[in-house]
Amino acid sequence: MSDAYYIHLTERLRELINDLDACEEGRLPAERTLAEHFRTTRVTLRQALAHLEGEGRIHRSNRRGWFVSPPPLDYDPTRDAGFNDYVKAQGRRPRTEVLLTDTRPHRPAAEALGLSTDQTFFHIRRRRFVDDRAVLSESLWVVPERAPGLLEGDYVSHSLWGQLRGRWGLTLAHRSLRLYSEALRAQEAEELGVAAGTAGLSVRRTIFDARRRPVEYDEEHWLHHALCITVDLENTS
Amino acid sequence: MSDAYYIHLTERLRELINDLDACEEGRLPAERTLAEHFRTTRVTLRQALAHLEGEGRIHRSNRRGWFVSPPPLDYDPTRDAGFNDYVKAQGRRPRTEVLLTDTRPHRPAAEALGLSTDQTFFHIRRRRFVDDRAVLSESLWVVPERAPGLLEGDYVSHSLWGQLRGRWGLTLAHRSLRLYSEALRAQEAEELGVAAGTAGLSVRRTIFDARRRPVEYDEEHWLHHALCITVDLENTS
DNA sequence: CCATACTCTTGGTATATACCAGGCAGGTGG
DNA sequence: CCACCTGCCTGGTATATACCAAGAGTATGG
Repeated sequence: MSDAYYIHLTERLRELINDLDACEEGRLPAERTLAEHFRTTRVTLRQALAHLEGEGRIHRSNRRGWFVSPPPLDYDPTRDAGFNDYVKAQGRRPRTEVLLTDTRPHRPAAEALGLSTDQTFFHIRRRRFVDDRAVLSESLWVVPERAPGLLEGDYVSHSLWGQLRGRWGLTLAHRSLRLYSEALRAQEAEELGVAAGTAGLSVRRTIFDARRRPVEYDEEHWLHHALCITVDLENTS
Repeated sequence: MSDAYYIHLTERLRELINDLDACEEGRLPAERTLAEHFRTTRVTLRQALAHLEGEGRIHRSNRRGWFVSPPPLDYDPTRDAGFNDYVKAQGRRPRTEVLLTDTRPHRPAAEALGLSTDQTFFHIRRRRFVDDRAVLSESLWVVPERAPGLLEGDYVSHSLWGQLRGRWGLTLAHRSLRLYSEALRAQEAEELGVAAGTAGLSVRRTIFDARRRPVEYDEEHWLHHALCITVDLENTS
């Protein structure tokens, strides 16, 4: 079976990671130190580290080191609970940074919502953290007619969907989701503090209200092991 | 920006892949050939190949070579259209292999469905192909009381869910889904003809009927870039 | 004619080594 | 006291090379 040395190495590292996790030490020793300790080269060691990264056990922070990964976040993209709420509900610490807001046309949003390509949107781009680790970069485009004055409101500390319901009485009735494993592109990767090409999960959502009027389109880019998607459905024949 | 040579190399390879795809040539030249052609080493070349693999552009077949990847399959885990139907609907060629059937208890299934751990299930393990490439390894456990005689039926060429509806009049009313990026373990990896640790997507489903009686639990392991998950929801408040 | 054995090709694993570039802390000068 | 600079530490990229193991086709012998 496990003829390859790096498989054995991976198991040894797994033990090390468990130990570190047990004593709440989040960081692994330097690659050179580990390679010397296991009497191998950095190349082979990095192969094992990459393997564990693929399993979601550890992650890297650009030129800072390797860190033990926390358990994934449970996330239901069909519920409109605010990010802050469900992160806190899982005993984790949420944070949100708004990177950009503007008002302009956006072709993919228009196409997804079935609007003309010169339709303008309220656009919000933000970055979200769990326990101070950036795990999500998202952009959302809201149809201004559905939520006039949105960008003047406090759209960060309160749930956006909660506001759409509360302030504008919208029912988010029809939703379309698309999930896809991707490699993070330069911009998202930079925002999440990882190398371009790191594995990610892309979530795109298109939302209409009860009268089938277009409400919102958004694109999320998650660090792929940061979340576990759960969906509960009733009566969808 | 792209100081690293392997980034440049990745772009060159991307062009090559497009060319190959255009002339319907699915296979890339050997690593040694490519390395020589781009005047670099296999190590660096493999780094670029791994990058493209992460993007889902190419995939490898154990010691046979690198191949251009087909576009992902659209898949809606909330619909009970049969695998064969929606693969064909997308102009692809489906195939299913039953690897194993038996009848015995299974703890995870029992727990997910809220049954006692000594509950027995009809268990089917199978492997599914798209255009002769194995993309999915799945195991499903059906509560025998819901579908007596299931294993005697032709559960391969017809949709399983179609049978549950047609032969036993079941409505698959309540479903719970769980999606998670994973590294394929030895067994699934072998069944899919890839190396252990290859990126995969795990889908677990728990299904109850209209009377909230447990019907089925299943675990799917997909090659992660083989599919794009789409979900359409109505009126889920 | 078929099965077996050989051999070539392919990717997979591994060592040894070098230099680059960004994070970060500690020192230094204004 | 603060801003900048310097240098060390880290992971990131790259070369050169070797041998292993499984796939695949070919030659060979019954």
